[in-house]
Amino acid sequence: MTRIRHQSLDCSPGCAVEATLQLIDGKWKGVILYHLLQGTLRFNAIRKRLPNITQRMLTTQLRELERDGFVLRTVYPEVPPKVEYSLTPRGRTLEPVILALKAWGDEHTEFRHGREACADHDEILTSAAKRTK
Amino acid sequence: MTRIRHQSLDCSPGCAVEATLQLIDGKWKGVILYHLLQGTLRFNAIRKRLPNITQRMLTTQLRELERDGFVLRTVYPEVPPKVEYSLTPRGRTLEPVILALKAWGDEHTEFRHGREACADHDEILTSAAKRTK
DNA sequence: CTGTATCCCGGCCGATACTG
DNA sequence: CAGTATCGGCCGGGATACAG
Repeated sequence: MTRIRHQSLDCSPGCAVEATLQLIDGKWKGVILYHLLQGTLRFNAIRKRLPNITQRMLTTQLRELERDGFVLRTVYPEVPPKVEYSLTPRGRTLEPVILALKAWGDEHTEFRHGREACADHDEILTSAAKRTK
Repeated sequence: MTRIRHQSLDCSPGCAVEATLQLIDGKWKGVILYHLLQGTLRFNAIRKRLPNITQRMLTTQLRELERDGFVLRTVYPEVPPKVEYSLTPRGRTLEPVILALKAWGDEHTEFRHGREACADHDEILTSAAKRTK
């Protein structure tokens, strides 16, 4: 681990932009935050929404988000284990950023056919046996 | 080159977020776009504003931004060469996104001392001869 | 269910040198 | 001035297996 990488920011007025980007990089954080924006989710609930993420990656990203103070991790001491993830107040401050990203994506990306393909992604993935792709 | 990488998006409602992030990743694109928001800039002018970027990286990133239709590259056939970069109309549509990033960074990041250190970065860099750094 | 531990590959990205 | 070419390290992140 050690997660070093937030170093070497340039320092122009643009550094704020860069700094923000560093916090939501990692290929998955943005999407995770987006889903968390809509409410508390359990580990596997997030996985369902991120068909292509691996366990390892999800754990890693969530740990970083937690470390950065964006996400609250709540462990219920019971078996089977139950862990819930939710946004902290600080995490919620990212809402405008995430929504801006979402809005732009909705407006300007064209995977028209992807639309309906998305609909049943959880069914597809529920049984990972298929691997039709 | 070949710049493949925009594949394997997940496909949930969050895919729009992910798709957008893919376009401004690369560690530098966000900042480049930010500076370009403020007007047309020449190659070295951008470099001045990105103290830590290398020639190679700047070229690469600009090429990708151009390929994605965000940036217009104008070459003036004269010697010494002069190349200007500016945002396309499509590039300008990213303004809300970039500004959201900037706003959050200004609000929530703490490199207090960086403030004034940033102030005169252009003077420092104007004459690259100094190399005071 | 929710992780952690290993292995390891691909490619991002930096350093450096050369060109029109 | 504005690039291109080449080499290489490092680490992001995927696959897989194991654990509480």
